[in-house]
Amino acid sequence: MTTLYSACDVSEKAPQPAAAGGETWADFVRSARTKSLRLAEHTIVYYEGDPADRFYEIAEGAVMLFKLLPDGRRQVVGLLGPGDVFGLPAGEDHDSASETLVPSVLKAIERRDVEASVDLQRHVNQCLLRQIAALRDHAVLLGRKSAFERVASYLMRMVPNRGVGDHCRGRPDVGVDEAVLRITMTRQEIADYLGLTIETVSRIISDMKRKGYLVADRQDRLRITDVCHLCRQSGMH
Amino acid sequence: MTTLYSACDVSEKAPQPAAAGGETWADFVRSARTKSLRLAEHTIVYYEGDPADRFYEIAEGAVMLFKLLPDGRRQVVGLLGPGDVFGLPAGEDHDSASETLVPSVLKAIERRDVEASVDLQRHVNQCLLRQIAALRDHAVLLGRKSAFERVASYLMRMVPNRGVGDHCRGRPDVGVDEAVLRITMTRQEIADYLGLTIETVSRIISDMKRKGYLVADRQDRLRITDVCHLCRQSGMH
DNA sequence: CGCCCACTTGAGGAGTATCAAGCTTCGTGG
DNA sequence: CCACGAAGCTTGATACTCCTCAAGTGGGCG
Repeated sequence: MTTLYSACDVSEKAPQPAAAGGETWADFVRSARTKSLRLAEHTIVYYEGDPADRFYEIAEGAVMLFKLLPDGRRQVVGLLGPGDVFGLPAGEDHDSASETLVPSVLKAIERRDVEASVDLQRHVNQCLLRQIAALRDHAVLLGRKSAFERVASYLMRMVPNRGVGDHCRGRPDVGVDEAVLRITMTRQEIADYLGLTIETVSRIISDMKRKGYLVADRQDRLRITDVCHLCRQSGMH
Repeated sequence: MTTLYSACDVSEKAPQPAAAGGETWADFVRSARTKSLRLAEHTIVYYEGDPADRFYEIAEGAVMLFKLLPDGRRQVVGLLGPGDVFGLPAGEDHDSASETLVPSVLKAIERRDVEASVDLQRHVNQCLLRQIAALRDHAVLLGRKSAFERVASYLMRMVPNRGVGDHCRGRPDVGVDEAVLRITMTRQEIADYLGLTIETVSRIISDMKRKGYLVADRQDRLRITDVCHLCRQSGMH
């Protein structure tokens, strides 16, 4: 486990007045009121229970949110990418821990800077709604899908340029429907995301290879030979 | 299945001007810009995929949110009570269905009425953050807890006057720690909430009775003989 | 080159699901 | 008032998925 803000690089700028009416989110995030953090991969941003004085937007990279049970069982409760916002608990303290999956750039944001503006609030609101939708989908996965369906769903989620649920639609008669994806998460992280064990994830991926659904071009590169076919086995269609 | 707005009773009031600055949520919800809906139990408020022109606050009662897989598997993704807000999807259409668990009174709210005011937005924001916290807890339950722990967690959640995670704390040396709770959900609903089958839920409740953790005073009334003890078996402590 | 870590594979078993009866409870109507 | 039926709940027997424990295997890096 890496510690808080190791390998971090805070860019300091001159302070500026508070939000003007109608300021866009993009302007706000680029303004001096947000600090940039450059973090190495597998860096903990905060732990569950830490006081939440500020929150974050991902500028580049990817972040994972997770919770631990007292006996050490872990559940990953969110996978976030550029544009996503995290670190806003309902109460005073963080309700989950967060860790970078790859080298990432985060924007640290003061809560009160956002609370003053309708436009900024609305943007945060929209981010929260997307996360709620993702969490509900994930509840279906964890509560009702088989191990095979979970892994298939996970792989679908990793396919670039496809929103969740967008697979197999909007791509009129492409003969060969291949996709190459880079797996940045370890087997343990995937397992903790899918509510499975590392062995089960490994076995199912091997099984998919044996069946010809997947080809491992390199260590961390998987090629899905028929995206549509795999998607149909994810339990969603 | 009851249909949309069966047994509903819309109270009409005179229209009123849009939100003034600094209007509180309580004022807003009581104002003429929200319509009251009185719904019987087990009434569907909306289905997944329905257009989301307005959202709701629960004034009285309880509502369950759920999603269905194409083959009929169901997962309950939210249990809501008075003060909770629902029916706000990230996109245009509802990402889950909603159904009353008991006779309920809902306030129907136009999205644009809230979007104009910082104070109202902030209130909705806070509601969303609470739901995100609940969804994350639920992901841990679904992904990492045993069937016994899930049922124990569920029963803890139903104990009146105790926030989630509040059990066993803040009640200094109460000798007998009993709690009586009314179970308004059917076994099927509980099972779909916990990601189990109806038989497993039934077996575990029977098991808890056999062990003396529970006593069924009446059909829909369960008495937990030792809340602390059961809580310790929910996987959270 | 060899160690270490992450991943893979195998054997066996625990925990839930499934299928199939029974059992309560409650509402209905004779 | 009680017989009847239906729906929801409980229980049992069995199957199967996934976990646990244990032993390999392979790639990256000093």
